[in-house]
Amino acid sequence: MEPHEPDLTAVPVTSVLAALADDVRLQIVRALAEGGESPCGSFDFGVSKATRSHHLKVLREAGLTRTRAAGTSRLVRLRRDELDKLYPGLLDAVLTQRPPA
Amino acid sequence: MEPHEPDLTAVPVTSVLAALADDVRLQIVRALAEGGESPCGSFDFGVSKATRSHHLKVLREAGLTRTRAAGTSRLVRLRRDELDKLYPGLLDAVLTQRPPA
DNA sequence: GGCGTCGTTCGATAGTTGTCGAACAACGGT
DNA sequence: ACCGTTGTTCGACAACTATCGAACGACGCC
Repeated sequence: MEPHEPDLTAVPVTSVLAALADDVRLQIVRALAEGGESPCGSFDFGVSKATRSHHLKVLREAGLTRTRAAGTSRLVRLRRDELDKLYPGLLDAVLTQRPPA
Repeated sequence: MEPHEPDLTAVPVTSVLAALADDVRLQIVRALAEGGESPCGSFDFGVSKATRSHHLKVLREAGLTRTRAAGTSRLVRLRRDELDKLYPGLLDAVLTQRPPA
């Protein structure tokens, strides 16, 4: 099965933004930025595993993450270097948790 | 009628990102960044005026633009200062036109 | 006052997306 | 070989969104 991890330059900006424009996915990205490479199962944000898998797929296909198999789990990591290079400031602007109100 | 121009800090990041995650709206934002305050009618990107009005509303309600009446037209402008302050790097990262391929 | 321009709003529609449970697949341990 | 764990995939369904034409409203001008 192809991992579908596209070249970031081939992904339209709108797709990158759309991938980030979801609360669950943004939490995943934040967790990845803080905790580094993590297994899929570590992202427990109140959605079913089917939904979580869906969101991880969106992130992967938008070029935001890479996934590799590791035994029984799959490790996900942020493609931070590439993102910072192609869209300097994007992640920083989005990652900093805003005050709730 | 209230113009619905929210305080940027009250708009969830996901809404800001969602507003930018559309090709037509991104073109509008780019045009605004380049040309400054412009009338609605100047954004002719192959959609009907109804659709254009819809996109401008999305941008306005996401806190990205401000609109003011001026005679028979309405002038739209980017809230760049506020955006750059709250999300430094966001606009810059998104505004720079990528090479098509 | 009447007309044309500019823009918004309404209702409809087609497409996309987030969500779930259930079924399936892969792997490690016992 | 069997299980339990971990993820993915498959419908299905509800909610949202982009799009349009048509109707409407506001303004300036003749």
